Amino acid sequence: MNKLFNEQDESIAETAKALAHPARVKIIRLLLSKTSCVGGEITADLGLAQSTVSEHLRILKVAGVIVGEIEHPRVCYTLKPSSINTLASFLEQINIKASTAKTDDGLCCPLENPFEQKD
Amino acid sequence: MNKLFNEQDESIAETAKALAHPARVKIIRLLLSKTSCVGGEITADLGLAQSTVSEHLRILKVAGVIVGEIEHPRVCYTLKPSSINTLASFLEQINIKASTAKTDDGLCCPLENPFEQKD
DNA sequence: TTATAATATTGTTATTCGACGATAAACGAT
DNA sequence: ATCGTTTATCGTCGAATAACAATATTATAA
Repeated sequence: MNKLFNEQDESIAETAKALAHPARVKIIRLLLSKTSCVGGEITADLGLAQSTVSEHLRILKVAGVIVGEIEHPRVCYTLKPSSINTLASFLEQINIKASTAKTDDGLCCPLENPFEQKD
Repeated sequence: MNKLFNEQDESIAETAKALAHPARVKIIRLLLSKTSCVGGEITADLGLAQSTVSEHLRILKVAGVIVGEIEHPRVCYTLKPSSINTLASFLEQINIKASTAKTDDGLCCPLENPFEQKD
């Protein structure tokens, strides 16, 4: 059977998934704010059980968003910014589209609808 | 009880979640590639059941990523680029960090680790 | 070698997600 | 009023996610 989605779409979705939890966003913000990298401070800052935080860290590691370096008995986590490049340029394309295309060039809907959408 | 996460982190996570499935990424790419907005072509292009696609479209709508305008009997979908602004600038911050901070300024781990990480 | 940190893993539970077929809803045209 | 076309909703199922406590792991220090 044919694969439904291409590599790039899968990759973008995977990175997005890694960011798709407020705890993980908070972890990243923490790593952004510190000049030094944090170990178990992350657990303290999050207000979640240690095992839960460890799992969030694992997810971020698997996605390549962070890297962990062992400094026994701690682990020192660092951002790996290149991991988000594909997702970032995908979002960039959306913004380019926003600035380029206005409602006059064949779009059938206004790009920024001033009215509430009925759902 | 105290809220665990702040508004912005929740918002970023929500937007990321909307993008966290290859089918939804593909839908967005489709809307990027078309000058005219598509109706049910999306369903045809995805290779998923109509009800499944409809659900993905609903998720994107709820997240504000797309807008649907009824043109009976179709619905015309359009990107709403402003919806991704918060997520985009979050990613931007990560990149800024990447270009600013090198390994010399107090980081305990190299930003781009040339070695495979043992897991 | 034994204790002692910090982090990882395991087992469990409740919830959410993703997919589908079947059916409903909407409305313009006949 | 009925039909035809397109999209939305419902019900169901299995799989994945998120949380926690309890336990295991690991390597340095004593």
